[in-house]
Amino acid sequence: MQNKYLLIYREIAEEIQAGKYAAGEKLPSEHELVEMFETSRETIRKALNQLAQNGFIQKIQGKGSIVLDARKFDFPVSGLVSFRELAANMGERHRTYVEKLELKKADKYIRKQLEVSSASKVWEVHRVREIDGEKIILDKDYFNQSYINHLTEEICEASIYDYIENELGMKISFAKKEIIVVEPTDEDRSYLDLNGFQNIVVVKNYVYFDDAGLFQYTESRHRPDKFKFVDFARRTHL
Amino acid sequence: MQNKYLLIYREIAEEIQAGKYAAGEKLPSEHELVEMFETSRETIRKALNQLAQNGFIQKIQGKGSIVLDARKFDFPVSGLVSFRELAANMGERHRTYVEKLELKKADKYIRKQLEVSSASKVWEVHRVREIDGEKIILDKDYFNQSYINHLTEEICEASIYDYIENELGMKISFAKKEIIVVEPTDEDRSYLDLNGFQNIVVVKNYVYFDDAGLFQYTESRHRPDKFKFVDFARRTHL
DNA sequence: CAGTGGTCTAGACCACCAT
DNA sequence: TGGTGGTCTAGACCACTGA
Repeated sequence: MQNKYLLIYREIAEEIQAGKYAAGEKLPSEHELVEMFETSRETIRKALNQLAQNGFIQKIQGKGSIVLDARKFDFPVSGLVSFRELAANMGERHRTYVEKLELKKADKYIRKQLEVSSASKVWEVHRVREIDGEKIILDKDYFNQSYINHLTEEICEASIYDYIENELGMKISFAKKEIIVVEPTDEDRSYLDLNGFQNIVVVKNYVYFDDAGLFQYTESRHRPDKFKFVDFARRTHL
Repeated sequence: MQNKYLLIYREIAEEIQAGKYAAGEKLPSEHELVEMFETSRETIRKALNQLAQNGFIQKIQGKGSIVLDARKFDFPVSGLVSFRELAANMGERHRTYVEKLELKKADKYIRKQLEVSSASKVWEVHRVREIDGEKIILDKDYFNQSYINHLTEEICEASIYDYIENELGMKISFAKKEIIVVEPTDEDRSYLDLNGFQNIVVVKNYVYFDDAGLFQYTESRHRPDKFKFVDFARRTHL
């Protein structure tokens, strides 16, 4: 019903999270896992590499696979999940206000960001995120219409990513992120409860599909005191 | 002299950067590459997966491997490279001042960050980074002495990472990064040219070795107008 | 349909670590 | 030295794409 190596990955990942292996302990050797799962060694290695990639274990040649402290790295895998989804996980004290939802011709700046011609249309969505009664994030999303044909206020209030991946069945492949700090614009001041803060943290996000097409450009504008970005990077020795 | 798949990776990566394959074009198929490099398909696939991981190509089942626009992603691979090294690449207009270099017992906060006992000693290094005549970054590094025994002002002025990886021969394996925005401390004000800025961007960095040991904790404190963070994340569909 | 990439196998040899 | 993970091979079958 599924890929064997992903099943093995998930099984071991769950066991680690359930505490079956303590941090610092070693997993069974690859040879032992081959026998336990009745599969080939390359398949076991694929599963273990995924576990290492996602911070569950550290493989050391000649020693074994050491289990890491998963709690230390308990954040969305790979840093690709947006702050919108992070905020949504902060309990029930959050709300989303859709301030704008238009299908229109893109201006020059957005055309450049999305790499589209002046003839094509884009969806422009502005959403304000409120947490604990304070409006602290302004999300400005721009979607290439050739990918997203239909969009409603209901979809925007929930998760647009859910809609794209589950309803439309398209897979997000990779994203480029850029974080800078700027002075608030009049737009920021009017939408957000800035409480006198002099700076805004801007997260620019370029999201690509599996077919290598750029379909979304997002600017997430955060009040600085509520901003936090966490990243977990594995070094590949080339 | 080296791993075959890394040699193939480097060769293709160089060809892409040299413009032999234009963005949007397809690489030769895996079968063709097997013949070109006289190797097995799994080895070719390892090389191609590295290329995809680092943003050079996008593999699409049934179609082929599409070459991406490398210029769009021309930043340090994996986001693990520190801002110190970034600054060092910004031309010749930068200087580093070592303001502090001590081997001492860690205080409570640092003991917690580095996960060391109260008996062990840590290196504390403060460095101010000047670019275009302005002091804009304060780097506070803490090294676990059990990993780094010796440290001099000369090493700190150059790159500590170079020293660790090339002189000591230890390999950095993975890092956890955290970015937040805070108000400047008196220390920030005294070291940096803040020009009235009300906020400081703090990048906390936890760096681990191949043996899964945490050896360094760093706080990089940036003046907000000169701060920029770029990240490239690939989604793994699990 | 032929061609592409994705998964899986069984086995080999090597590099590294502990004893 | 025996056990570990790292690389490499040759071949098989599957899933997806496009003509």
